[in-house]
Amino acid sequence: MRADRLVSLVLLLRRRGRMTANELANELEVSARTVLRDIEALSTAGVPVFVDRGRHGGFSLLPGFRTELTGLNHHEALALLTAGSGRGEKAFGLGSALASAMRKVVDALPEGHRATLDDATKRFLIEPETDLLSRRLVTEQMAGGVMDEVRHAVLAGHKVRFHYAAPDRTPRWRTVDPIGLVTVRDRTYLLATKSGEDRTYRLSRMLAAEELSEAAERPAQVDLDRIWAERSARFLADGHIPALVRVESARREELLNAARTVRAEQSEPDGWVRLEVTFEDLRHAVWAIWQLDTAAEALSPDELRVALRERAEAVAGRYRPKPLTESTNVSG
DNA sequence: GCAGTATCCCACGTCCGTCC
DNA sequence: GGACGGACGTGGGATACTGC
Repeated sequence: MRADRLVSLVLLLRRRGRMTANELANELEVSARTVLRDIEALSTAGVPVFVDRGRHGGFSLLPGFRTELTGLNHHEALALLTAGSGRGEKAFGLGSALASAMRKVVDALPEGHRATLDDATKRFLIEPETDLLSRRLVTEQMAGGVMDEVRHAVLAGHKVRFHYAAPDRTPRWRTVDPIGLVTVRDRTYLLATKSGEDRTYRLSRMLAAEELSEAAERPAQVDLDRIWAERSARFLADGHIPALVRVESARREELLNAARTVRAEQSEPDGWVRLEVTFEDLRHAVWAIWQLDTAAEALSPDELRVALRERAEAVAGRYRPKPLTESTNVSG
């Protein structure tokens, strides 16, 4: 507790310059006497705290004194800050602790980098609440250098050009205005605009990429979380068929591999798993569940259950025992 | 001289390790 | 497990210092 307060005390003095013991006591929620003891401890430890007595007096640090709390370089600090900019801020009940830690990281950075970091962290989003594609953990391979080029373009606010292989299409070059990067379950997406229209690209589908020197068109205020949520909603509403499926836990992965998206998952006491998924279309959904035989059951929609039943009846009809005839009744 | 500030001294509460 | 003592953190009051 005390060590944490000492760090906070130094940061307060750094940020505000001169402060009286009472002001520090109010900020740190301790008595002025405790603040004075802390000041003494800092002085003993070699922190250059100076006191000006009398009216308009107070404590201050030696001008130019910096806290070497982390030794982080710019990229390391950016990684920490972007990690904290996502859901981590709300997770585990550590929101205030994380915010405090992030302030310390920012404070420990060189002056020149500090000013750009706040803007930079708004260009990255990690594990947003809205999961666009799935809850599947799929580690994707990425062409060498693609991530570095795209990330740098996003940070610098430059246009980026890349060779993109969309599904079922011939790869071609595209030039876009980056907005930000989003990572979801080991997949990374580039949110961008192209000729003013919203575009989302998966980095694993980029065969090559290069940052251009031309400045990108980017709104001054960007809420990456909101943009991601909107685009996700549009994607999910784009003609896919949602389904509620029960599957044996041992066959879960097979269903996940066949589904287009997974929106919810819940374990059941009997060892089965209830999944809320989407498929490309009804035909695809029937095929995916049919592969799992009796290890899966479609609970909804009704049209999917009807389609599966009709298919089962058709197969059963095909294999219904044939009446015995002379030709089939062969005996020795 | 007065107001605002830091400094000194003392007492209290809590925590933790040791001993029986 | 309980008693004891030391270390540590904290707060209050008196006092000294400084600038207006």
